[in-house]
Amino acid sequence: MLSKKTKYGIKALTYLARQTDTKPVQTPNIAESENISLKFLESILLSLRKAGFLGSKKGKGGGYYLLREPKDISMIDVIRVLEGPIAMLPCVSLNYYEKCSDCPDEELCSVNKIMIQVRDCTLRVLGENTLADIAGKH
Amino acid sequence: MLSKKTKYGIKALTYLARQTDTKPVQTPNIAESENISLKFLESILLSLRKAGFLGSKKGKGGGYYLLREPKDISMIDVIRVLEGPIAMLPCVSLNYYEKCSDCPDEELCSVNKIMIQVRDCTLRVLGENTLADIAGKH
DNA sequence: TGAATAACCTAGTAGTCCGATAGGGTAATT
DNA sequence: AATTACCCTATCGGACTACTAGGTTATTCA
Repeated sequence: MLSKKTKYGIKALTYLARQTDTKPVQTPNIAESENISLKFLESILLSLRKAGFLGSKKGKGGGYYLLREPKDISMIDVIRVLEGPIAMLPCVSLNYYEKCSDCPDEELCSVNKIMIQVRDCTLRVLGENTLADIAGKH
Repeated sequence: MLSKKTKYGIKALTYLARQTDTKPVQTPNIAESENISLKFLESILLSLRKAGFLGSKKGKGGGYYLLREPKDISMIDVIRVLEGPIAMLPCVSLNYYEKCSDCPDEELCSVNKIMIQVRDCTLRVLGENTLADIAGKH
């Protein structure tokens, strides 16, 4: 299951991508439009800024804005930052690999076998889609 | 993330599929071979029996056995029983659909859009694979 | 018949994580 | 100096996961 953190983060990015101009958008605006708890959203936007997706500006007229073009933001990168591992098992994760304690030989593990396939197709879908794709911009 | 319940369940089914004969296998045998807590495994096998994957026999010489050929057991059915929803969001789940409280229009939701794609490719992979495939039998 | 065997059932529990909340501090702009 | 928004810490209820304990029922075999 996708966490609300990730879900809200993607919705916030989409909201920014759909803006007509590039002026900073205030957190309360996004929170209200997307029905997200303000304080929760604050922490999510902070993560996205630290990860290099967003820029921020303080003071009056400040807010958050996209640092890159929506078409250059891959969903896989966004989800990796907000959600962490994409794979359904640590033993098939590319970035968070961990050996199973109960598995003597990964090569023989049937669960490993199928979850690698699931991981690969998920990575393909998420890698192919950019923020522009899902925000409906061209 | 896949729960241990599902992981253990698949490993147990694989163990049964790899047996040379069709005699019932006792829970402790599976538990020891696959390094699964006995009591936990008991409850999992019970679920699999109630779902129609396994038959059971009580008393001496009893145990669990596959009711169908491994090639006729789709992984998607197994995972649906053990894990529940496959989709990463309730609003894209086929069997456990639930509307998002924060989403006024699903058609416009970018998260919905991409998670449908992830769901579809996951369903395809899991639907194509049978127990025979991942157990390495033909 | 009865003792051994093995599946079956009911509860409960420690630990963990998620989503959310609250309050305040800091920094930039007017 | 006032305003406005970014940034940090901390807490907390509820849900869920992985597992444990203990007893019950059904079958087999001497």
